[in-house]
Amino acid sequence: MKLEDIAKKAKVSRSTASRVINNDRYVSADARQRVLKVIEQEQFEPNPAARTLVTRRSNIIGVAIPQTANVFFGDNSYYPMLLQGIAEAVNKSDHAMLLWLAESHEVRDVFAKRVVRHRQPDGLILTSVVDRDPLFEYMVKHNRSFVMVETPPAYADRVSYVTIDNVGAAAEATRHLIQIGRKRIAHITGQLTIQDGIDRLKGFRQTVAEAGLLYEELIKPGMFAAEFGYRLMQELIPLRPDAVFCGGDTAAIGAIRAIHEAGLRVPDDIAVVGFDDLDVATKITPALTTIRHRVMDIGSTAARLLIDLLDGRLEHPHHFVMPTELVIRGSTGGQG
Amino acid sequence: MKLEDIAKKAKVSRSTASRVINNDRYVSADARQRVLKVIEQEQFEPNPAARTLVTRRSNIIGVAIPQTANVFFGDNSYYPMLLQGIAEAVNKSDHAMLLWLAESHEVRDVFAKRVVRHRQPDGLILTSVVDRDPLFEYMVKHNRSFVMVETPPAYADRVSYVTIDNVGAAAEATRHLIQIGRKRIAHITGQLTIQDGIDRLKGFRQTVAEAGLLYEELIKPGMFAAEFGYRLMQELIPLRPDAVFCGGDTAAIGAIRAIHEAGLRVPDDIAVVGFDDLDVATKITPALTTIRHRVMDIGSTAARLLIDLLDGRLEHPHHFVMPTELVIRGSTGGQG
DNA sequence: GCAACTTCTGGGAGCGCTCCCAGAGATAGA
DNA sequence: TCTATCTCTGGGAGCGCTCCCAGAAGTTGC
Repeated sequence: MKLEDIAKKAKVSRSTASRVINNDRYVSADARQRVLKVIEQEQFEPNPAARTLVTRRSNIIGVAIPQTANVFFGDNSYYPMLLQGIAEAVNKSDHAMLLWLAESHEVRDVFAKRVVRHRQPDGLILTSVVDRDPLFEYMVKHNRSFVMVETPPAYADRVSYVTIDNVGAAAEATRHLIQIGRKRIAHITGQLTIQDGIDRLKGFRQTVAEAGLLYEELIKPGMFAAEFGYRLMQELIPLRPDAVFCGGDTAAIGAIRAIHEAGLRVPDDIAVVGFDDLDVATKITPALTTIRHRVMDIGSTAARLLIDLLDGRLEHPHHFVMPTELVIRGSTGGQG
Repeated sequence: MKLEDIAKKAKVSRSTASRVINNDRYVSADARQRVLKVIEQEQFEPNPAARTLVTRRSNIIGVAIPQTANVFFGDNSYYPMLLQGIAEAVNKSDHAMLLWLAESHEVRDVFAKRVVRHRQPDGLILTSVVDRDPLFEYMVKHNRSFVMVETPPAYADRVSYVTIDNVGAAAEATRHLIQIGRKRIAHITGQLTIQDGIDRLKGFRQTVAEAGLLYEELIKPGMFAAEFGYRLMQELIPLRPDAVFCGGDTAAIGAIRAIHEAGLRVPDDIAVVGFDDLDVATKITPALTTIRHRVMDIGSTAARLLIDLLDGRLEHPHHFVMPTELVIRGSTGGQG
C-alpha cells in the first residue's frame, strides 16, 4: 500500500494525501478527514526511503561509541545510561537511533571509516573522543552535523557539545577532602587523552595548589578502568597519602580494594572520592563519595541539541554545561 | 556527487558504474578500473535512501529492548554485551544497527507501536519478550522478519530464535548443589513471564524431584533484579534452606546480602548459585557459582541468523541452542 | 461589478539509485 | 561462413515519496 493507493481510496490526489501526512494547512477539513480515515484503516506508514530521498532527511541520529568492550561492559553503566537518555529525546521528536559500537580492540581509524561510510544518519553524537580522533577530525573537516558529549579535545569554539563543569566539580571534590582535614591528597586521573580527564586533573591541581598541598608525586596518570585504580593505588600507598581523588568511580573501586588489601581503612586511613556516581558507588563498602552528574540528562540534552541544530532551531556551535553535585558518603566519613 | 557524475568522469554509463559498485561480473577490467579510481578519488558513497527505495533493503537491523531502565542499567551488563555481539556480526556483513530502548516505565503497547511505525529496518532482533507481548504478536501476525533472543513464549515452531538450554543448565546447577550434599534447596525464580525464567524453574523442579528433594514452599517466584533476590531470600531464611539457586546473578547478589544480614554464612550455612555469569559474579565475596553463557555469542549468532534469513541463505524458522557451562566458585565452596 | 487575495486541488518533475531489455561486439562450434 | 552463445554496454523505466506550479474556487474591498 502506497500513498497513491491511499489517495485513490480517499478520492483525492497524491498531493493532497501527502499534504495531510505532512500537516500542510492548505487542505479542506473534509479531504483531511477522508485521508486520515483511510490511513487509519489501512495502517499506512509512508515509505521512509522514498521520503528520505527527496527531503534529504532520514530522521535517524547516529551514536558512535568508539570505546572497546571492557569499558562499555562491566559494572560501568555510563554508556547504557547515556543511550537511554538519547533514546528518550529521540523518541519525543520521532527520530530513531543508529548505534555504532567499536569492536573489541578495534583501531579508531577503522571504526571511524565504518561510521562515516554509512550515510543514513542526519547527524552524529560522538562520545569518548580522544585527541586527534580520526572520526572527530573527519566530521569537523567535512562540516558534518554532530554533537559531542564531553568537552572536545580541539576546535572547542567551532563544535557543539554537552559537557559538565569538570574543572569545577573536581575542585569541589578536592575542597571536600581538604575540609575534612586531609593533608596528603593523591589523584588517580582518568584517561588523559580525553578532555574530561584533563579537566578533572586541572581542577584538582588548582585546588591543592591554592591550599599549599600540591605534591606532584601523588598524581598518577591512569584510566577509567578498575585495574588502573587498583594498580596505581598500590604504587601510591608507600607514599602515605591520606586521601585519594579518582577520575572515575570504577577506578575508585579498584583503589579501595588496594587499600583494603594493604590492611588500611577507608576513610580512616585514606579517604576516597570518585567521579560519576555510577550505580556501583552505593553498592560497595563503604559507599563512595563522588561527583554526581545525570548521565541520562546529558544524553537527552545532546540528542535534543543535535536535532535542534539539524532543524535550524539552534545556531551552530552551541554549548551546554550540565550541573554536577558532590554526594558525600562513607568513603570520606559521611554516612553509608 | 552522485552516481551519474561518477559515470561521466569515468566515461561510462550510469549502468556500468552501478555494476561496478554492485560487483556485477559483466564489466570489462578496463571500465571497472576507471570507475573504481573515480570512486576512490571522489570518496563516493552511494545514496542509501535511493538504493533502499529500489532494492527494498536498507541493510539496517533493528534491535528492540523493551525492558525498563532499571534492568538495562545498573550492574547488569547483559544488554550491553548482547549489543556488542550484535554489533560485531552486523559490521561483518556491512549492516547497521538501529536501537530501540523502552522509556522508563513505558507500556509495552506504546513501545511496540513506536518500533513498528518506523519501517527502516529490514528485520528485528527481539529481546525479553513476555507472554502476549504486543510487539511479538505483531511481528508474527504480519509475518515480518525477526529473530528472538531467548525461547519464544509462543509459536516456538514458527519463530526463529537463539537460546540456551535453560532447562539443562538449571538442572546442572541444581545437581551441583545436590552433589555437595545440600538437602533443602530453594529456588528464587527469574521473571516467570519470560520463557527463560519458566525453563530454569522447570529444570530445577525436575532435578530436585528426581532426588526426592522437592519442597514447593522453597520455590519463590521472583524477578531478575537484585531487590527481589534480597526480599525473597529474607522470606526463605525462616524456612531453613541450605542452598538457593537463583534465576539470575543479580538476584543471587541480593540473596547473598540477605543471608549475610541474617548473620549466616555463604556457602557454609546456605550455598548460592546464580545464572548468567555477569561481571559482578566475580566481584562479590564470596565469588558466585553460576551458569555461564556467552551473551556476546548469542548476540552475534542472532544477528547473523537474521541476516541469513533476510538474504535467503537460511530457511525460516531456524533455531540455535548455545552451550552453557557451570562455573564453580566460592559461593558453593569452590575456590574464590 | 471587478480586481486582488486567500484557500484548496491535481499534475508533473525529480530525488539517486537498480534492473530490465535491446543490441553491439567477440568468440566458438558446425 | 553462418549461427549460437557469451561478454559488455547504455538507455529507459520505475521505486514512492515531496514540492513547485498553475489554476479553480471562494472571499474580501472598493
